[in-house]
Amino acid sequence: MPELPEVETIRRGLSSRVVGQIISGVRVGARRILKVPAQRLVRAVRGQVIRGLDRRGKFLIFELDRHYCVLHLGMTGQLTVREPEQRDASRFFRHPITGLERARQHAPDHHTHLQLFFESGRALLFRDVRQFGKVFLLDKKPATRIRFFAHLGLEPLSPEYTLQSFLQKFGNRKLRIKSLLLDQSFVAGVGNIYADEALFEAGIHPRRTVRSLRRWEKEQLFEAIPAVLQRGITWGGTTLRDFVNSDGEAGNHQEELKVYGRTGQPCLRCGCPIQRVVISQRGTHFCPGCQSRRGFLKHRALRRIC
DNA sequence: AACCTTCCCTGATGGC
DNA sequence: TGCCATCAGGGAAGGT
Repeated sequence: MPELPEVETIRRGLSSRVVGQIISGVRVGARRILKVPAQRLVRAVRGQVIRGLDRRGKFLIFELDRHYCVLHLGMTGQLTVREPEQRDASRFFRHPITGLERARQHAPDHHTHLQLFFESGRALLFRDVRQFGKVFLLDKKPATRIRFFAHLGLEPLSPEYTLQSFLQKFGNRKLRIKSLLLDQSFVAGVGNIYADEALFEAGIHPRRTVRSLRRWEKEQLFEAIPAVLQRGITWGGTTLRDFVNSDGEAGNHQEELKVYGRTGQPCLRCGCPIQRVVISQRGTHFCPGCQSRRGFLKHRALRRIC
């Protein structure tokens, strides 16, 4: 489930290897992921040069000469470079214990839904098992780009992410804070894993309503979100099953997770067993000792209450 | 309007 | 061995 840190890891890995490349051909697989007619995509993209690679939230933006090609990796999207002189791994390797999937370089298979071929011989492969990914083609006009991303909220790790703009996004709502974090019009790029991690970092129970949060708790969350995202980038992204970077390698941040996927294991801060509940149809992990339901833990003396 | 639920999709997994 | 139900979840769409 690529979230901001995973998409950013891919962007950084891809950037030097695709920017400047001339697109000589395109091949599409499943049409479901294409949000533009296949013929139009193929015709529009062929012959253009990749001028830049950008990111907004979980979207990757390939800047071409006359278009933006925008990709969303959905749940299982993988974007890897294939070098002509390198040998393909014969198949994906799944570790028997960790379940991690990896391959140094893989040949396209029936889950590879988009291939961009470059004049250099290099290729860019978009593989997406569950087909929740999306491919958009935008005309290269500032207004078009702005309209396309208009529904997205604050970009964390950017200068526009300020406490003032953050606080304005709350309002007097009954919505649960976990649900708000998953809403891309709040802070763009936060998904299920980093939402849980940020709430743990901020000491806020995921079932708390937005309106119940105190000012100081919102400030804690404001700090926690970029902190957990930056940590994810630093460790090369979180690989639970499907995430691989542009080289086909798994990330390392899964080892650093404090609550996500640690149901029943002791909290690393207080020792309480981590609990799992469902909020907004998403598995939600938290520490009942460290994450207050009522905002009582301001002066966290690390009370052992569990 | 605000919030919640359902649905899309595939592969891994567990029960029988 | 095979069959079936269940689960994972980003985000759009439908429902209350």
